[in-house]
Amino acid sequence: MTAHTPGPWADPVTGVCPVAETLRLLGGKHGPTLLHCLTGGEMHFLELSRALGGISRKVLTEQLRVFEAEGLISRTPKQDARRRVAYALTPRGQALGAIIAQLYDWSTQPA
Amino acid sequence: MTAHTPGPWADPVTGVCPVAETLRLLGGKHGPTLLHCLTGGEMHFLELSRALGGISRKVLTEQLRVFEAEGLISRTPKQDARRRVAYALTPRGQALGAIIAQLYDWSTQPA
DNA sequence: CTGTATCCAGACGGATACTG
DNA sequence: CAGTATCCGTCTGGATACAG
Repeated sequence: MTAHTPGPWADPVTGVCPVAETLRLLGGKHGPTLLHCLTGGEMHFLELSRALGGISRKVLTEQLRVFEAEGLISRTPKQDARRRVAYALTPRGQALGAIIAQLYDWSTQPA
Repeated sequence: MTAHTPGPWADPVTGVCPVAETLRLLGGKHGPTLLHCLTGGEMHFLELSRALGGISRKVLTEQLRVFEAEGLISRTPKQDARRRVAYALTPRGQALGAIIAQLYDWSTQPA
């Protein structure tokens, strides 16, 4: 065939590439790092804030809300004196995190 | 340990998360789709332009240049009458594309 | 066909101050 | 500790016209 056969990168209904959509789920500048952070286990708001370096609390909050709405993370307020809130990956979030982790290996391979 | 043990998401030297860096390599709005498109084989500029739907030639050109500089794709001008230019994934680009393809499977799994 | 050159609107994210 | 509310600069990407 002279004409190129397109791969499955466009949804027949929405016309949107699922891969691009998934990448969008990962969020903006800090989304991927945030998700990858939580791969190591649950973390509190301030821990995440510090781990992500120069992220503003506003953006962090927004991203957490989005991930929560997407079912990637869970939010559980601890009832201790410090009123901390723990964030952790859901099974679905972990599955995505596993794929993301492969990007780590890829990035360390020789060109 | 009460304190959370950070995962390998921050480079000890640059302080940058390699995963986030890799995700950045994928480019902006159309980068991932573009890469995924080329998974099916080499394509010409106009083919890509159409496959990506509403992408401007300016942005497409920019993204192609970036990918080329990153060693993810190759640019080979054909010397035919139509002066077309073929773009294809390099081995490194294909390796990345393989990982990206997993995102497709993930996105189709039940929540 | 394959770009390049401007211009511009909107999204994104940082800084800061304030609240429960 | 964990947010929320504003303000505002920057960066991205779209539209359009022009060029090799």
